[in-house]
Amino acid sequence: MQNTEKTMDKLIALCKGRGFIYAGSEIYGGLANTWDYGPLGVELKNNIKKAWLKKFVQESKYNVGLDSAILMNPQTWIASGHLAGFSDPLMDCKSCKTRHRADILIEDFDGTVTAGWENQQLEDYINEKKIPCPNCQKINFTGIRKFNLMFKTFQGITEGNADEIYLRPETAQGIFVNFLNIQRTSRKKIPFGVAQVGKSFRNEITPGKFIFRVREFEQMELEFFCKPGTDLEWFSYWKDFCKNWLLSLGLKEENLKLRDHTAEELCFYSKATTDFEYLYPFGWGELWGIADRTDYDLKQHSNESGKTLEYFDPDTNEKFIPYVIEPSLGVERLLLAVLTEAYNEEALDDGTIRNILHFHPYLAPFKAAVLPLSKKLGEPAEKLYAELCKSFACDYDETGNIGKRYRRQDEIGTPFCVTLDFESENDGKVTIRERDSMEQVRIEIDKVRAYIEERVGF
RNA sequence: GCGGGUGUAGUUCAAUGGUAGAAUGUCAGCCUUCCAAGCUGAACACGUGGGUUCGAUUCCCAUCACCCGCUCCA
Repeated sequence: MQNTEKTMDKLIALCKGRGFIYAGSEIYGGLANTWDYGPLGVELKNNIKKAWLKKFVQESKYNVGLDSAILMNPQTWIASGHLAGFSDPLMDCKSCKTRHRADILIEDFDGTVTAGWENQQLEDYINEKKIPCPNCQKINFTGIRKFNLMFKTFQGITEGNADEIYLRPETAQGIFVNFLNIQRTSRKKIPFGVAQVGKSFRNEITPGKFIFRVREFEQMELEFFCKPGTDLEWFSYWKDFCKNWLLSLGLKEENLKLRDHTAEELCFYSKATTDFEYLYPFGWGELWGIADRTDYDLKQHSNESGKTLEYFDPDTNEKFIPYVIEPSLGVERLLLAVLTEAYNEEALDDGTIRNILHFHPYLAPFKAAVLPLSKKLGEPAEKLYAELCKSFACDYDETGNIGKRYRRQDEIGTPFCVTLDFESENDGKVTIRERDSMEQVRIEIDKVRAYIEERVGF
């Protein structure tokens, strides 16, 4: 398929039209960059999360799960650096309409380090030194506006500073603050990891591109604790592990790119970071970030809380603060990648175009659809449908002609269509038609469930 | 947040300062027994709020949303 802006529009239209994803709060005129997952979207999303948890927890000898609170003690964010580090002082050039960070303007101008400066101080300095806009060389800035990327809210019924709390901007910190609890209760020895799926919130300055960048999003994060010195080894271990998993989901290698961060790009806590980028319809975009967070977070929380977050190695009788490898993946971004990868247009003989979603069967919203050839066959068909539903998500459709119903299921990515015909009553068999190969097999009605389960399994 | 563009059924596209049309999709019925067939019928739209006007979907203003660019992205 072609990855173009147009493809994006068509994908959004399909998502809306078939009940995957709707614009948020639509009847009130919408709310920017919020999206609601419809009947099929929620199935797809849940299947993606299920697949991740299966691979990263259930089948892993290293990892365990966690579901920590979205609301955390504000000291968490002081320790993690989110409160201090992520409120950028931004100024707009009124002449050429570009935006700049005040501290970087000064640093680039005369090398002055402005760490710890107040906004007013930054602004005064820029005015005093007549620092020009790097883009148009004019001196015509707006005042500083501060953007804190954390959502603020209040705990309790009064809105005072004392009750101010934040929605978490990443799930990772919930894992770090529980490090000792998990280590003790799971009796895991290092190396081990803690995996979590959950919502995070960031007041991004520029959200957009459908569900690619949103302010409320879901992360699938693994914090993998290892002995200092072994971190780079584990870093490449998880890099391969993650890549293989993506390929097994059906993402094509040519649409994936691994990109190592340069020294300037690295954020303050990270020693090494590799981004998995995916070729979305709008171009390459970050899908998965794998970072070597060193012992930064545990150390910070040790200092801030006064609780020692050390690991005692019973084999060597050593105490150390573990290093952390963090593969962090956005659910929505993976969902968009899966949709992009699955989306296909097929030209029919009459010149019209139809859409097919070639989902991996494990991810498909419906695993099968039961389609009686005629409404007169409704009774046995519904019986089969009720039976299959007990094992996996299933659709039932008896309206219109059979071809139309096949096409409809293709468009929502259902891998198997089960058709009852007038012979079924006599021979006890039904026809299973497979979406991608278009192959048909005729098998006994009581073997349908096992047949499909075997092919969906992952 | 700034600049530019766009807003008419679910979708694609018309027309109009005076009752908004079609195709497709959806739903119901008939027919049809394996890949969007046919017939009949039905439901569904001028993003929102003001202003000008006898009358606004159309003109003006604001707002909201979307798209592109800039800035940013733990």
